[in-house]
Amino acid sequence: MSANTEIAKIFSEMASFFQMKDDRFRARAYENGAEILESLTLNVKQIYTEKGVKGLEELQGIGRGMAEKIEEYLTSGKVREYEALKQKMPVDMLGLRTVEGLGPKSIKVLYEKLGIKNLKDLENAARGGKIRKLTGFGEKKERNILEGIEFVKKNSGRMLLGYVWPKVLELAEEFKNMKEVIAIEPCGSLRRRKETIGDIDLLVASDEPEKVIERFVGMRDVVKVWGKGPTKASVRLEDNFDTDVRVVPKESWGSALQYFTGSKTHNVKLRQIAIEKGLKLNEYGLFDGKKKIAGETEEGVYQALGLTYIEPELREDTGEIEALRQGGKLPKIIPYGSLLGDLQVQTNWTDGEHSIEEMARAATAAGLQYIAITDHTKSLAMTGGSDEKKLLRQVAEIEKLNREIKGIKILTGAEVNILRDGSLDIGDEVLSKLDVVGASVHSLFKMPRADMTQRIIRAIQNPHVDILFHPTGRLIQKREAYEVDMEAVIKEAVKTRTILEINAYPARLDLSDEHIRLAQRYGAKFVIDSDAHSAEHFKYLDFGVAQARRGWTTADDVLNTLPVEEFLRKLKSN
DNA sequence: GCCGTTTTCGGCCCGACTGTTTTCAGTCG
Repeated sequence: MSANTEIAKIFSEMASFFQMKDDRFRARAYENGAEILESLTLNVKQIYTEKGVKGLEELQGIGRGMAEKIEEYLTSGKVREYEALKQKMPVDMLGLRTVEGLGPKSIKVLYEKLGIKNLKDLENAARGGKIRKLTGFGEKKERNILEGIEFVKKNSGRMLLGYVWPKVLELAEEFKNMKEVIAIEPCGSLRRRKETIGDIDLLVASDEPEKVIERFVGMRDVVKVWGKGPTKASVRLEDNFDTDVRVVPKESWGSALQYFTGSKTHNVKLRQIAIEKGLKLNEYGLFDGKKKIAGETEEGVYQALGLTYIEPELREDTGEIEALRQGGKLPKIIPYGSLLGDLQVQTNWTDGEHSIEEMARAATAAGLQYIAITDHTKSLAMTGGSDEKKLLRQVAEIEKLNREIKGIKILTGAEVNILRDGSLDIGDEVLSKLDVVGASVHSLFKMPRADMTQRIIRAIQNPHVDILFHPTGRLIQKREAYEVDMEAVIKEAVKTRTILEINAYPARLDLSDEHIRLAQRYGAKFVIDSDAHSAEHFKYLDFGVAQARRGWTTADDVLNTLPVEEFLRKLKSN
């Protein structure tokens, strides 16, 4: 676990302790701090080493207090205040809190009255009928706790955006088929296209909310109703998808969409602006006293607050509101569907599922005008990586296919391996014959940071390397990024005119949104690739576009929005 | 604990739903 995650957990637990004491604002500050660390790609350890406590304090939402606790953790491995709290109440706070409906106040009572410390204790007490006897609890609550525990056992946390999305489209379709439904839109982190999703939030406009709710909870794959009211319901679907639906009247569509899209801190700022103007903002509209002055459209809400419309992907409270308030403008971020090419495609020459021709035809069907075939190279033996000879054979094959297949241009290429010292596993004379060369790290992930940084820098200094593929090597929820000084890599990429890849594969999304934004500031150029290993995978491209949008990137910075001839002219090897 | 185009002190977003209560606290988003 990274230091970021470990400290985030400590802060989150501390927040629960503060909530127990009704210290609401301190609790909120710590919860906020935990979220900031959790979603930060930059490493706190790195920030601290380079800039000390001051650097930590520069993070919006982290002040002196939490910065010093981070320092304490990094230098001693402990946070004394946390240890003291924990000693007073040695409970598995985060474990218990994963049970739906159990918050700090309940956990406190359960510990003090029944000595419950963890999920096991909780389950035993509930099964033994002990919880129902506590004041403030009852039979129903006890049953809900048991069901909550079952859910936790089966389900662990967040899901990858790319894997949830098809389910969301399917659900939205079911709602669209209801005659009472005027509009439906996925909200929350889905609409902001975060790389992982906790649950599915759907917003519906309708004049008959109760009917919509009834039909929703009666849907075929609903396995459990967590809660249900006249305008809102919360259920669990098959395959462990927790889904919330909220129904609002059409007049409130815009403000509701705004409200349920979040992020939480973005919304808090908007409400503060409303208050400054003597107004009140909630999901029903923007109000001046009793009079509603905006709410039908999201644009209207932002405008009435003196802002311009902010794309959902930018609503993370990372400066988007301040930029507008200071009279600036937000970039015109790259639209979905604007890619004309895909520069990382694997085939059955190595570990892909389909032939070059099948991939080319699938790409055409996906609306692309060109693809580069970038099979693995020889040092990745398990994939049957190509050596120089095999690559040249593939080049010949592609030339033949280009004569046969119309409507798409197949570029020759390779995904070459960056070896320990930064050299490549294919010689320059063969690389010079390829249209597109991507280089990537597939081995020795645990190298020390300085060595890894030098390794990658040396690789992109090679004049034949056009693109750095999946630059940090992370696999979301599976493998941390390797230790590397991305800022140094980005600077070298700009200097050598090496393109940085935004890999759209759902478990990669590499570069991350934060790194994209960082690279953007240095003037880096990007391509968005699917990393397709099957004809099905071209559909992932839009998740890469989403990531680029979250990184504040315009279409101009993404080179595969260009037609193939222009794209090729931008490559440093041409 | 955090933050600052009226503030270094004094604020800190707002509403729905549940289960336990007889008017509300806790939880969630």
